[in-house]
Amino acid sequence: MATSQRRRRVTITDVASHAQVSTTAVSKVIRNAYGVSPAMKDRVQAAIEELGYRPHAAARGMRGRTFTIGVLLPDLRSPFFAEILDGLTEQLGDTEYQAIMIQGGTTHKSERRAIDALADRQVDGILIVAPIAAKTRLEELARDIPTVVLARHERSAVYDTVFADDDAGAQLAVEHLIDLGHRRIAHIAHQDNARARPADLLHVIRAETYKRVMRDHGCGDEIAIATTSYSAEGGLEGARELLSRSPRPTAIFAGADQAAFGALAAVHEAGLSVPADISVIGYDNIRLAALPNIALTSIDQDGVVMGRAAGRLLLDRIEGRTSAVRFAVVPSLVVRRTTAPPSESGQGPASTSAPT
Amino acid sequence: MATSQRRRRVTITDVASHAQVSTTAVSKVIRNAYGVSPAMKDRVQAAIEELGYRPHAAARGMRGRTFTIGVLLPDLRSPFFAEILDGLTEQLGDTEYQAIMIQGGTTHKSERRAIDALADRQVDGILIVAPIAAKTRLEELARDIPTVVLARHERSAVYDTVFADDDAGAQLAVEHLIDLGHRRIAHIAHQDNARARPADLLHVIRAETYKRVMRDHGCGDEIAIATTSYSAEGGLEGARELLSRSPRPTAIFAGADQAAFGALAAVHEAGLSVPADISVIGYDNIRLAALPNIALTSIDQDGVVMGRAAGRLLLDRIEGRTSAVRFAVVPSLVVRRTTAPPSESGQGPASTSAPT
DNA sequence: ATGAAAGCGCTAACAA
DNA sequence: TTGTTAGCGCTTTCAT
Repeated sequence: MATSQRRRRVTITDVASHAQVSTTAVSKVIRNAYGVSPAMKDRVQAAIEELGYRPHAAARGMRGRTFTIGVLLPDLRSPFFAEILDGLTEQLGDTEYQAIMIQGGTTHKSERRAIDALADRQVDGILIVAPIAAKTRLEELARDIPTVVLARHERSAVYDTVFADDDAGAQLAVEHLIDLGHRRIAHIAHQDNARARPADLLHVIRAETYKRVMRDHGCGDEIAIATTSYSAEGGLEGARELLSRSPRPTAIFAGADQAAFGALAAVHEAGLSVPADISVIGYDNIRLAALPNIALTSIDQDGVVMGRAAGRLLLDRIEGRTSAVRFAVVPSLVVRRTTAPPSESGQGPASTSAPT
Repeated sequence: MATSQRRRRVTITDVASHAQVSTTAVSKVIRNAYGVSPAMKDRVQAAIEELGYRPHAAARGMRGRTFTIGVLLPDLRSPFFAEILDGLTEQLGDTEYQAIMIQGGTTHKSERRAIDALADRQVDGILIVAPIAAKTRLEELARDIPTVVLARHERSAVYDTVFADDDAGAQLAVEHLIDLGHRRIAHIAHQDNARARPADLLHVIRAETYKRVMRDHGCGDEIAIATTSYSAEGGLEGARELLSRSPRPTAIFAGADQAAFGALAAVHEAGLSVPADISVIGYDNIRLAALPNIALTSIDQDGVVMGRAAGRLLLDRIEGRTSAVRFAVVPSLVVRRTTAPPSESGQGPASTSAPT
């Protein structure tokens, strides 16, 4: 029975009449455009203050900008995305721009719906993270709206890409294991239903690099891949499968830390121990990996830097840049306690160095 | 040097002229409003299809709805939020509404900025998750925009609340430990800078309930709280502190699973083992808790159901409901392997039942 | 430096 | 049933 008469928002007209000036004047002040006397500026600002006026984004959008950056995330479950967003937010910091996020999901339909939703809302720029859409679709989008694609490697003439060098990262991971003396190194890969070119997708690159490095070191025959997903469940399932093979691997390179956690669980479940029986290395270096009881060896890639770069590029594009740029971040290896030389029983070369 | 002439979006006028009808007709069709002949409807739909027309949300917003639900999340790091969003998305499913998210952060300033950003963008409804703002501010907001507050317990006349019964959940947790024979049960609590009434905040309720249940069972003297944060780092730090006390607790009730992971790490670090030396129970039952090597005992609360309910309530409010409703979900205990009777050395009553 | 007026794409009275 | 018209709140020429 509440009679909550919804209040009308304060508009530019209210401010104008309150300050006894034209709406044009107010508009100029809020955009701090050229051609307003200090006196007028003061009056208007006082009125804005007094009335608590805030420009209506939709109305602004009809003529020009909405001051909104749309961020398309596949999901909210990867801690890595949180870092990207932190970087972006930092970069947008004191500009008028605001980031809004939307969940793209894992199907073409849902991702498309999300992209459309962003376009319908006239965002000034789009940061699209690890999309599964085909490049042609993204280019179509990018022709209409300034776009930055994060976590894919392709080269496009109409949008920018920000990514970590997954080839280098995966190489770091596999060679770390090889240096420790492992040869039977297995990999947990991610399955998706992307329409993008495989070589542009980070998980494909990680898997391909794994194979290449294995071959480069003469371990081509030991290649073993379980393709599940970059999630705890995926890692669990994938590692179970890998551990059931005979001979079983002495090390597992999981394409993502989440999957590595699942792998750790599978090893435990099999009654084996890490790193004595099996070494495990992840990718992403998420916070939980650093906990002393987990101490997961991982590949670090600076998500904050990537988010910041994406924000900068988006802003530049909005300001008018049309040439495309590619921004790559270099990953690094963080050695913790889930990797060690293989045990004597393994078929790798016997190693005498003890785990620290 | 690319001359990417940004294409003009297809508008309702384009569709109208293409279909040789008025814009009103088109408008009616897209809203499937009353008063269009099947013939006209077909023609218009064909034109829409052909031109790939999509209504411009900002323009719609100027007259009425934007078909946008704004979701304010404190951050993206809690897996629990992902569930809420899943529920919401499911509920919004085949409506025209789209959820957009915005990060509120942990300061009043950032949260306020985020709320304003949503209001500026004329969202039709707001789902605000675990805000720190004072009730009066939220009510002010709710008077302008249909609002549902999730994860706070207050009773408001102008907005709806969706929450889990944290009192019941915390009681479940503490009594589980007491039933196992523990008496020196410590708690890891969360510190924030909220302006809300303490009794409305879930972490305060969990802490208060912990104290109450301890007293109810004659363990009032054993109350020990470390107030850090509901994060892995917070749990680590909090548990370190608790474990350094003498006599040390035989069990730790962490207010959130993330903190419980940190606690697990601290126990490990101290050279103790779970659950032999220390039992640990979390809260939220996030996915990682179920991994066999973690097997964290926790309190489950159905985030998906909460998100779904929030969506339903928001839709109802948008349709005109003005009376307020409170929706509470009942949590349940999920016993795994991080809790067991205290060891003999403890000061609790000796227990003969062995951990399973 | 200031303001009048047109118009962005849409919806909602109202007329026909 | 259909179309005409008047805005929604803002920005942007273009006069003054």
